[in-house]
Amino acid sequence: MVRRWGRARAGHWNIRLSQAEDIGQTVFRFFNEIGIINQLSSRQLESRLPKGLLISHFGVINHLMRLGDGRTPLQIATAHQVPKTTMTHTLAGLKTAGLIDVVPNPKDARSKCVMLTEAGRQFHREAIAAIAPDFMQLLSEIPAQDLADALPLLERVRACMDRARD
Amino acid sequence: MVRRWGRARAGHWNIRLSQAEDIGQTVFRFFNEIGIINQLSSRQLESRLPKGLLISHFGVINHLMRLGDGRTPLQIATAHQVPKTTMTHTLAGLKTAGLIDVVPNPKDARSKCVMLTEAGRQFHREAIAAIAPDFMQLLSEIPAQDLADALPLLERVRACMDRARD
DNA sequence: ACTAAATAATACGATATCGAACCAAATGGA
DNA sequence: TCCATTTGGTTCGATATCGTATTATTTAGT
Repeated sequence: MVRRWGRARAGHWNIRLSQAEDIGQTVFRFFNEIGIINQLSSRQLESRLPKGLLISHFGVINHLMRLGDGRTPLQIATAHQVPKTTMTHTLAGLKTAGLIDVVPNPKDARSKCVMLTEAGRQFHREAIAAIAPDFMQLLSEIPAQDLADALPLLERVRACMDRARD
Repeated sequence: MVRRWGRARAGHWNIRLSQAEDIGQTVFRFFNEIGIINQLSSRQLESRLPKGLLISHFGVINHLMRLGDGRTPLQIATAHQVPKTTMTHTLAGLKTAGLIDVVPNPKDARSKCVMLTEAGRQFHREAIAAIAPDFMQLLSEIPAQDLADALPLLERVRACMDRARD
């Protein structure tokens, strides 16, 4: 597909250009794989959730469980890189499902604090348990160490893009 | 958060349990990073596309450019891991945008073939050019080799989940 | 203190995504 | 051949996501 080292009129420019093409291919494939893995894992996880609850809902609950509740809607939206209007909608769904409570923010009357209910924590425990077999299946083919080895790079990429977000 | 090597009544079970917790954390963080990177890159790319065109549209055009056009809607939907109804909708958008033609499949009267128009190829070239600066920005902080090194693992994970999709 | 700009959240309308039901063509036994 | 099943695609209704505009509160400049 990409002619790597063009021989006719081969000069240093040919070499540089084909290297650039290779590099472009690499970056492209990297994000392509990321996208497909994300799609696959999202659908897989979603299939384990109770009817009516989506990845977006699980993502918020998981966020609050990991980092502690009491966060504001905007903080959660920023962490998930979604518009705040989307988060308003997602939180409304979680509220009617009884998984969170939304209370006034004592520090700022414009703002809110999102609190987990006991049902929310229960939901998280059950969701984790529901996907554990899938994790085990994956780990039986790919050692956890390999995933752990990849984490630093992923975090670097994430941090870099986060910074570039202006 | 996770007490790693509990000292009171520390036996092999303590060790095994905490290892299991660590492993769970690792898998979890892995997919979490994947999700966030995907979200960031999707939004970044989308912001470079002409108004009205989304990642889903670019994904289809890119797929046809990379693997050749003439694919059926179902093939494309499967490759992208989206329901076929979603693909019907996406293709309709691309058709009204003039980026593809959808013609009858000579091999199967139920099916269609999706063909790129010249405008579609043009769109792809321009989109690639539009995101190139972002790639360069990333590469200035993270060497392409590091991304290339991560690709084999990502492909293994993808292949593994693809297989588990039943 | 007063006003302008910035910020947190929501309302609203447009579009995307998805699952269920549907139709038409192909397949594969009897 | 005939009919049940499977398969490719669309239609339709429900919900998710997103951008724009709006309201309420805070912050900053004077």
